[in-house]
Amino acid sequence: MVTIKDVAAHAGVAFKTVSRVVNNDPTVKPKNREKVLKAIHELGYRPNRAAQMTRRKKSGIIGFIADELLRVPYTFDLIRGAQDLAWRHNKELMVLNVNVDKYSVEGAVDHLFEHRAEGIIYAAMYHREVSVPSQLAEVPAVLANCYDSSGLYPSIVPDEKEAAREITQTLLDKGYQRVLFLNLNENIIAGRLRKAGVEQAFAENNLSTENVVIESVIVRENQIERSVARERAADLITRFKPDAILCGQDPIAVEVYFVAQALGLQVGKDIGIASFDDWDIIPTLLQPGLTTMALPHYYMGQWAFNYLLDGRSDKIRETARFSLVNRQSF
Amino acid sequence: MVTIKDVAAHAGVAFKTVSRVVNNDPTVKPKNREKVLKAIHELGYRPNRAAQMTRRKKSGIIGFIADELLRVPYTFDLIRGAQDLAWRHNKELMVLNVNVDKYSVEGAVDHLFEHRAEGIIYAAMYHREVSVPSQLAEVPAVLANCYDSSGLYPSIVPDEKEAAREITQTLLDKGYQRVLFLNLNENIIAGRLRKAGVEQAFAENNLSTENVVIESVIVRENQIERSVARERAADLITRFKPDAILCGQDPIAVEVYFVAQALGLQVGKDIGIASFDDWDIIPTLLQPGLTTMALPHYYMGQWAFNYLLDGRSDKIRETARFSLVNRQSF
DNA sequence: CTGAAAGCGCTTACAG
DNA sequence: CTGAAAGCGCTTACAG
Repeated sequence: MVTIKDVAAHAGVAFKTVSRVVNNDPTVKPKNREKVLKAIHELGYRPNRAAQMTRRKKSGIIGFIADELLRVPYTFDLIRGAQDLAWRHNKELMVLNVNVDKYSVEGAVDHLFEHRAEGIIYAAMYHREVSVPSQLAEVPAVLANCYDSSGLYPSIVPDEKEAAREITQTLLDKGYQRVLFLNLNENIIAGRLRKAGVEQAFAENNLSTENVVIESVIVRENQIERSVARERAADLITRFKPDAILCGQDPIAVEVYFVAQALGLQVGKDIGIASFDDWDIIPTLLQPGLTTMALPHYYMGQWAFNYLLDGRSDKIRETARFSLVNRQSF
Repeated sequence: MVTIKDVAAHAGVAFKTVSRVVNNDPTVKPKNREKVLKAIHELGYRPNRAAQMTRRKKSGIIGFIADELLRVPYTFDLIRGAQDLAWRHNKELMVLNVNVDKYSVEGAVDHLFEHRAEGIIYAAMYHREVSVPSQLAEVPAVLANCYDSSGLYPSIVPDEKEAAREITQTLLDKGYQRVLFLNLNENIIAGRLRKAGVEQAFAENNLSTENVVIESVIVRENQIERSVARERAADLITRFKPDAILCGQDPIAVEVYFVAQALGLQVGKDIGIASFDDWDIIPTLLQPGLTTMALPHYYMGQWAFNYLLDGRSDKIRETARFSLVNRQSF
């Protein structure tokens, strides 16, 4: 490989001058800069990052531990948010996909330490409480889409309650009056908070709770999650006669569309449907397109990266707003 | 940070002995090894990878250029396949997500060169021909899910034709006789090859081509792809009266399920449905579950990594077999 | 504005 | 089996 010394010999200057040019030191005489640039081009020289890192004692690496992140498609936006900023700031985002069976979180942290990562983002697949290895505290660290109970780490999570309040308020503003909320399991954080948000909206509008039915349709049997949305939706639509259905996630909405069609109900006309996530292509695959609250994954990835970039150390617990993606389902 | 010298002082040996222990050199006396290991543990020493790379003149880095890879969820398996092997072989997989608008492929290659990547995997989002920057040839490189026309690079792509032949043969074996194939656009490779595979199966079974209708339902208007599956499916089912429908991708199958329900046809009973991709949760979201040909992305990622690991240099063009995922849709 | 020396944290090559 | 020296490709700190 071509080194700084090869370039120097080719250009007829000291190798330190080459280093100056590579690092944009303005004190180099234009004439010499020209010569060096020409030599760099002719020899195809590229600075050796490992050597730079060694001497500078700075890695420029931010670690990203993805805790089973990639089973759900849109969660990848967490990485994208961080990676786009990393590129912009000339940092390296080292992504480690952690999977309980294959390599532990401790292993990933160790790995990042060997690379002298300047900060670590730990991200979870779904909004939940996590316990992270204590060694993580040796380096600036931030949690995305999760938080730890100890309060030792700053974190950012989606504002579930506000999202549920907002989408419900939007339904009410459009004149819908009887809402069926087919919720996620209430054992998970999103399920609990979204329920609270829906209830808040009804309370704020002085509407009786007789006008809303909230039911979990994701059940857990033998460690496996299963949706009972179809059975429950058909039954509840007939009995409760909602004019709008809010779904805990877009895949539930797919099931509800089938049920609606089977019952002869036209979505967006006979019944309004709304949802959460903006899950991959699902919302546009449905007809009419599904209006849904998009998870702020890209923003959370950016926020986490910026937290580290800014050298912050406050243990803030931040929330990120969903955004309403309007289509035609209500 | 703790260095090799700190450990040596703490353990009372020469720093070279610490280096030997870290690198599992068997010639170290057990007594000394013990002492060093103890010191490493007590001081929390971790070898500095950048320094190792500098001195060894080996980076241990394999680059992975993901060409807009992540817009389709299952394509992530390409990365997973490579990354799992990288971890196992103690290599670093440096993933660069290339997006035409943001940073060019050339930029990504340059970046990888600065890190002295020992090999590069270039992967495309969908099976297609690509033209890669010529500088890529400076380092061992392999193409995954794509190939270049020049023949300069080894490549692996899904065996589209064989997959189409296999799923069609499976339909015929189960007694289905009239097949409607709602294909992808024939401008893309998968569309062309799958059509050929379906036709091959019919020919091999000495069946008249009157028993199969093949039609593209993904149309391109003003640079935007749009599915016309619903309109076409309803029409073709009525006119052609197929007993099975093969869909060019799982999202098309979702549309077909809606059409079937609207026509009062029960999937798996009145009409068989089959598909390609195994796209995220879509096949299990449908009722009954969708039998589909899963793309071999994980395998292709592994194959590409192994190609580089083995130090091969033959310009092979490899194909990878889909796998049939049996559910209950036919 | 430029260069020769020293040093980053390691491994290589060699001597004992 | 162990260690002192040299060197990887750079940047830092300093002298001119």
